[in-house]
Amino acid sequence: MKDKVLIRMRNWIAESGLVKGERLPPERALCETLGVSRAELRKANLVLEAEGVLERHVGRGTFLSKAPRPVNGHDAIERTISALAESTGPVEAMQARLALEPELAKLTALHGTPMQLRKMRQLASAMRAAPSWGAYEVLDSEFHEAIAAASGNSLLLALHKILNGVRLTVVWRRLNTSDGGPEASYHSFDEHDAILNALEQRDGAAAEAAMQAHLKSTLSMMGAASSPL
Amino acid sequence: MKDKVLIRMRNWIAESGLVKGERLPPERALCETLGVSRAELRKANLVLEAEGVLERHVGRGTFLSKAPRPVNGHDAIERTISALAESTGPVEAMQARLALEPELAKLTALHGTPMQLRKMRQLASAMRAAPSWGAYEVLDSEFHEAIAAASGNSLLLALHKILNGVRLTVVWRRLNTSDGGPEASYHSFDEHDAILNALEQRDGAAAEAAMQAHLKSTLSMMGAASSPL
DNA sequence: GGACGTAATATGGTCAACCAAATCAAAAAT
DNA sequence: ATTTTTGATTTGGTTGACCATATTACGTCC
Repeated sequence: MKDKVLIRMRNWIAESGLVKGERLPPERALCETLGVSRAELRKANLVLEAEGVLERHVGRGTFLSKAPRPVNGHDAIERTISALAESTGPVEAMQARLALEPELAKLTALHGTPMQLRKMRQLASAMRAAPSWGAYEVLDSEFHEAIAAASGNSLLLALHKILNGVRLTVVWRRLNTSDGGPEASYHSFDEHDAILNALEQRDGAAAEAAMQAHLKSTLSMMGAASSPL
Repeated sequence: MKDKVLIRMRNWIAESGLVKGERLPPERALCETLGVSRAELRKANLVLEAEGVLERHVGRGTFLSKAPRPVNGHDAIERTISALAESTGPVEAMQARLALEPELAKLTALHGTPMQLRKMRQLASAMRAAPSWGAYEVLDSEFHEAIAAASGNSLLLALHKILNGVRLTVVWRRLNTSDGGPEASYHSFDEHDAILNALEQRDGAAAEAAMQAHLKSTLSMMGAASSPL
């Protein structure tokens, strides 16, 4: 893809240890290092030059012109969430959760610490007493994120944060947060408990199945058809 | 000098009266209007595209962007990749793939179009002939992204792009790209074929299993212990 | 040994030819 | 008469060859 080289060039710069004013390797060398054609590298560098990141001089070389902007991971993730929420509907978000969260639950059954499991229990309890749907959704979001956090994989946690953020954004759009919260018989309560029971039993398959059942139940409550198998 | 074409292109756009989403004249016509070479015009348009001002599509033309959001999202994803790659090791990236990519393969068996499957076949073939590990990794990345793209869920595709971007970044750190490429007996080749066979048979469970086997195989090649079940 | 001039080499820049994707028009099939 | 297929054309994308600028190496002179 055409943006791939640009991404890789950004990363190369970030990891190069070069300081402002220092000279990059020649294009002909760097394009081999990156495994791209020189023309593709030049395109990426053209964009970076336009952004003020690089300065390029014929016969002299390419130089880092300014300190690269520090990459703030939290900001980047927030922006990513905002952008994705613009092109994601509630059902699609739900289906994406169905792909990822059972896998997370499976890993959490293996990797979750007692402290992390206790926190999930507290969140599940708090959800039963949620005074509004708004409060419920926040707690639910935290519950699911706590599961992801206990998966033992920071990259999966980050991916889940994005997924969770998109989902929460999409949900907030149509939620009347001043409504009274869920009834005591709300289906998710028992489903959360089933997930937690499996996690506490360290039963990965049961945790995965419980999470699947929970998300499918929620998906069907949304009036969405099940996947046409 | 080199910024003159960019400035002239900006002015041309401002004075064109074109509305968001409208199509610009073809490059070959517009470069004559501006009195510059097509290559020079293309450089200017590359920068404007990176800024989100223009959208360029092969065979269709160049358009004034409807909204800057897509590039904002793209930029945010790039930054997210950069940030996450700083805190992710190769094994962790691999394990995250193991959580997500079999699920994607399962969905792709259901949703993938014949054209998308053909593209994967082409990529798998190209990988067998990769002249270097660097080229192989790029093709492999594209292969796995093609699978994610065929899953039918744009949010999962975005998550996979992040995962794939992190993975590629992490891999590049330790890859000697000038090495000769993989041998004909490299294990991933047959594993890719097994995945594709399952996808073409529309067998979701087989696709999921084949992807799991492929990723586990790669993970074990990395010298990592399997998950301690 | 140092200064100067020239040639060779290195580095980024440009371009015409060709490639890849999409659209349109004409021919063939139903 | 309508639909589908095929070929031609249009449009943006890529690449190797060559160009323009800067640096380095070498030879000559003092």
